[in-house]
Amino acid sequence: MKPPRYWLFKSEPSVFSIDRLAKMKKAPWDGVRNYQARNFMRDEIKLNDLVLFYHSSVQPAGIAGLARVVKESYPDAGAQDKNSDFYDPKASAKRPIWFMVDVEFVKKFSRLVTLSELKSDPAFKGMMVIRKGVRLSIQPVSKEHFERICGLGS
DNA sequence: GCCAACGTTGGC
DNA sequence: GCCAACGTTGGC
Repeated sequence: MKPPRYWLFKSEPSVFSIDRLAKMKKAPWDGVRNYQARNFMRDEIKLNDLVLFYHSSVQPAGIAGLARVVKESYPDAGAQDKNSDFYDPKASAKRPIWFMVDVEFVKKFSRLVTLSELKSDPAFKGMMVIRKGVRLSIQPVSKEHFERICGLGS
């Protein structure tokens, strides 16, 4: 088996939070409607990959905990459901367009590792999430950055 | 709530 | 296939 890879998934906690995932234990990561993020989900994200759960659009923003991929990509049903917030009229069973993976709760950090912390620590230089203008909701993370964040969060 | 920076759409 | 207009993201 290939070693697990590392990712950062963004979510607005008012929509979906680490606490919600902790209660649910496992959940589909649905609603991704950006092609670059979709490609990561569909092609790159593999079983047992580890995910930094990032809370965006809150004060302070930051990484709240960890999740693990427990199911590789499959079509995002919401895209084909007129009643879904994520409905896309161009998607169909034949051509689903959008994909999602399932993640399970691993842990909530004992404290939020904030965005400003990441920005002020030279060890995180070059990390996508702190780069200006990068708003991709699914990002690859290096092993080094992943491990350092885990250290800061526990 | 503002707005910069980005992604997508659609007319041509 | 260009690019202006529009919509969205997300930190502040």
